Amino acid sequence: MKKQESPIVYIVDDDPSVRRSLARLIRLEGFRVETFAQAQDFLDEKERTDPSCLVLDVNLPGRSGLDLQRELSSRGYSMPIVFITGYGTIPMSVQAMKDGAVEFLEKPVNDQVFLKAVHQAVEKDRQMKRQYMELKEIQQRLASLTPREREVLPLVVSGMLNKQIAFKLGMTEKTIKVHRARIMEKMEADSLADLVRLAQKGGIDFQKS
Amino acid sequence: MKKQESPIVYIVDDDPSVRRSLARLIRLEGFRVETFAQAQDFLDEKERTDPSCLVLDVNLPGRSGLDLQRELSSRGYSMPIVFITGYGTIPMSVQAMKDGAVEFLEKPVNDQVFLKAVHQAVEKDRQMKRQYMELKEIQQRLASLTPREREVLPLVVSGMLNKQIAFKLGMTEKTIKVHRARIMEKMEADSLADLVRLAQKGGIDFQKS
DNA sequence: GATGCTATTGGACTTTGGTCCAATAACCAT
DNA sequence: ATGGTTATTGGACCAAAGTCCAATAGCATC
Repeated sequence: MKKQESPIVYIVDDDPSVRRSLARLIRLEGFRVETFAQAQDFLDEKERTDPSCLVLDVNLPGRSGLDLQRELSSRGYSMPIVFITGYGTIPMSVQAMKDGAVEFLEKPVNDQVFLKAVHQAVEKDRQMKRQYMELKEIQQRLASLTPREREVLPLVVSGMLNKQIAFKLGMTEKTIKVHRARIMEKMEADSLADLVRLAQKGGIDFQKS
Repeated sequence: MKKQESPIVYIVDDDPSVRRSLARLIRLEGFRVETFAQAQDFLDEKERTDPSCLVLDVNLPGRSGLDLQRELSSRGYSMPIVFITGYGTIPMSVQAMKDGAVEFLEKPVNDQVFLKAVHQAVEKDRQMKRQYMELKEIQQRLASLTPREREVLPLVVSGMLNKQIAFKLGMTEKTIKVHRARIMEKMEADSLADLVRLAQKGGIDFQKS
């Protein structure tokens, strides 16, 4: 395990004075800060494993804040966003919130309201990263299954008996037992109940015949 | 089963001409409509089992639209809401969206955009009602369990063996078997996998010792 | 006090699932 | 061709779970 670092807040705003004042405010909260003048600069960075969030100006030169939001989510790379804007409209704010923004604030922002939103966004990111890690772990285990095992798994978690599964697949009950044991081992499930939950989180279908 | 009726759209707006024109628009879409001049009138109605949604003016005399939204959700009675407003602000729209509004539109509303939002809201209500019905059904089954059975259930779905459960509760394995059989019967689960899913949907805890 | 529900346990027996050891065959890659 | 993975099956055996039938005891309600 990596040592627990303080969360990092990314600020994208074309106004240097805004960047400076927000950065100062955030640093006082004990967070790390990185600032960018344009959306593209932010996108060029890689590797963001620490808990983090994005403070984003809606009106940016070139790629707008809303564009960046969509770009990020289309990359399956969603980071909680706190929008700030000088000249926002209701449709803008509605669109931002629909796309999952944590908050949408008008300049000048109230410090307390802003910091509360940042804290909330960071917390949300923590949750999402935790979820994501768990999902990745489960999918990794699923990937270690052989084709046959992947075929048997959904039938097992659907509640079918070994005998029934064997019949459905035209095999012996004995064979199913072996597959089943391997599945339990590879998925690191220590009970059927466990396996059902793991399969569910991993997105395994299990409609009964 | 009740005959499938067309969805019903509730409109709350203090402007009679707005009520009339929106109502006409919605009726042409094949929905039923009920209009109200104030939030309180809407709240006084009961029994809303059909798929439905709420079209709500933010600026109402007396209880505002946002108040009504909060009031509804605090009653655990959430109906998808499409907000419309003549004099809205960004904070208003953000608050509404945070509280789960489907859409927040400024007057005069574009007919197509409005109708799309209404359709979406009705669809969301359908989903939620379906979910809710399923949950109610499961909770009803859970309610039919005796205290002992309710105690045994979480242990069963945690993956513990009858033997282990018996030891933990200071009973015989035999007794657990009986409870377990009754649980399966009352929950209408036809396999352990099924029971695990039912318990999960019903919100049963199952941390392992 | 009789009835009904809940909780508990026993015995006998069957079915199902899991374990250990072992074997065969197909296929792929070095 | 030899070794590794995958898929398949067998036998023996044990452990766990489910299924009958049956019994006792507490507790509340009528």
